[in-house]
Amino acid sequence: MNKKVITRFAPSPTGVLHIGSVRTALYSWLYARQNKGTFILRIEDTDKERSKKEYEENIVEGLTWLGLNYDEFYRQSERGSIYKKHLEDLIEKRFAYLSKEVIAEEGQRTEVIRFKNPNRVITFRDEARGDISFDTTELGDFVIAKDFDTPLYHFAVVVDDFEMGVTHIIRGDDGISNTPRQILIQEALGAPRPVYAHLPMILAADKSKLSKRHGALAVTEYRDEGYLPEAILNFVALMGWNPGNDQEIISVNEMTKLFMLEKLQKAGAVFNIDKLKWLNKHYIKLLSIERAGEEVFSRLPPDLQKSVKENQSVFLKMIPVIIDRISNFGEVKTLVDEGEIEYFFRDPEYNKNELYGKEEHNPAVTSAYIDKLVELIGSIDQGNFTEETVKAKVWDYASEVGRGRVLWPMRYALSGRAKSADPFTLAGILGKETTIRRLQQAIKLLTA
RNA sequence: GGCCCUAUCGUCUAACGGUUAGGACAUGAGCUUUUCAAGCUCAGAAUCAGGGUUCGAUUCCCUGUGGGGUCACCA
Repeated sequence: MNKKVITRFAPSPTGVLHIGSVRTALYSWLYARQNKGTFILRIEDTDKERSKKEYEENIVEGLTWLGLNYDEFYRQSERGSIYKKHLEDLIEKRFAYLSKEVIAEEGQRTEVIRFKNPNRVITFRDEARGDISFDTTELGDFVIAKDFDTPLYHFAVVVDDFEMGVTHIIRGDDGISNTPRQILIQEALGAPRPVYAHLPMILAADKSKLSKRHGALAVTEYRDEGYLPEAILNFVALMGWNPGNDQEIISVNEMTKLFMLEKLQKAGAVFNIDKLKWLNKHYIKLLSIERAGEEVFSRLPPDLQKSVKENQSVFLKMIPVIIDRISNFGEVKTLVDEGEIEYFFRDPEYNKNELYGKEEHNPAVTSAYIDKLVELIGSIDQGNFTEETVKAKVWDYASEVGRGRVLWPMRYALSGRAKSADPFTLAGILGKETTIRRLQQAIKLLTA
């Protein structure tokens, strides 16, 4: 009973690796890793027309990026002789036969290989749902191969799971109704019955099956949009499974320890992008400044990349401000478009009316405030110029005169924007020289 | 349509007959050192319907309804 656990993820390369497949792969992977077993990636490309090399590459790329490493790799298209052998064997033993066909549609073959259906009721246990029974009579003598070199899905799957020693089949619940016929083939082959666990579907917002039209992106697209693998994995893990408590943030290591087939959800789950974003933000905050900086940098237009290279220290200091404003790195582009990054590197153009703040509207008064700020801030040592020291210098004065009257002009003078980070943070990022220069520019505008 | 699976806040879910039905995302309100963001606090929000079984049903059974899947010489 201590048989080594072997699981597999068996996608057909007729589409990209999307969120739903990722979850199936993750659960199979977790179960194998948890039991020190083997995880197999098997490309089911028996349909030569629809299978595409680029999809296979996308699947491998996605799994690799997520860190779902596999121990063995197979392509069904390379296993023809194995299927052929079993096909011949089945016919020999009268479990299958060559069938002369009546041509009903064009393109049909005159002869195919059919499975001799014993017409039994098949009952199997699903680890997530309990016992499920089917009467296979309605299946008839189904086709298992077009010819000896062209096996069909159901047959190839069963042969492969048998040959590869797969012990646990974890797959989408669209596989439930396929299971009885596969069990029939299995029994004819003399193969042991693996443990089955069927996962509920992942649905689009309107509860329809997640499809390309309904926002089912490839994981590689999520990667390109600036999502982190740990966020994707955390997110999909919790759609259809939970660790048995209120934990929302869960690492792959923890999942590996806690994963249980018995705790699988039975009903479909709607894909909730907001929660993914929330998780991704959480994981972004955990990144080092350097690492986050690389992600941000790669999404900057060339002119800003140039500015960053010329002023690396401003860039690193501004990263936390950026992180507060995004939930994935792709949103850096929006920040750029809205001008929320440029002002860190280039002195802004001011709108004189915006400079006053809400309560004041007198150029002489506001410029006097800023004069005072220049004096206070100017007295800070260059080497001691930080967000905290600027705040310490300015705070009492601002409180005395009215924070809105002083802090708004200060912030606007530094950013040139109605919305931005707070003035102390800005000063700390920009440094003494730039801070003073911008304040003086604002005074110049007011007194002109 | 036949067969199979399924049903707790808007969404993801917890509660293996006894809870004020819990948490998270989202939403709303408030707080915080001006604005924006972030953060913190609080609030509203659910057991599909009808029958049983039981002292007691979200939980077990039946029926209905909704949703999904599957019925290929696709996978």
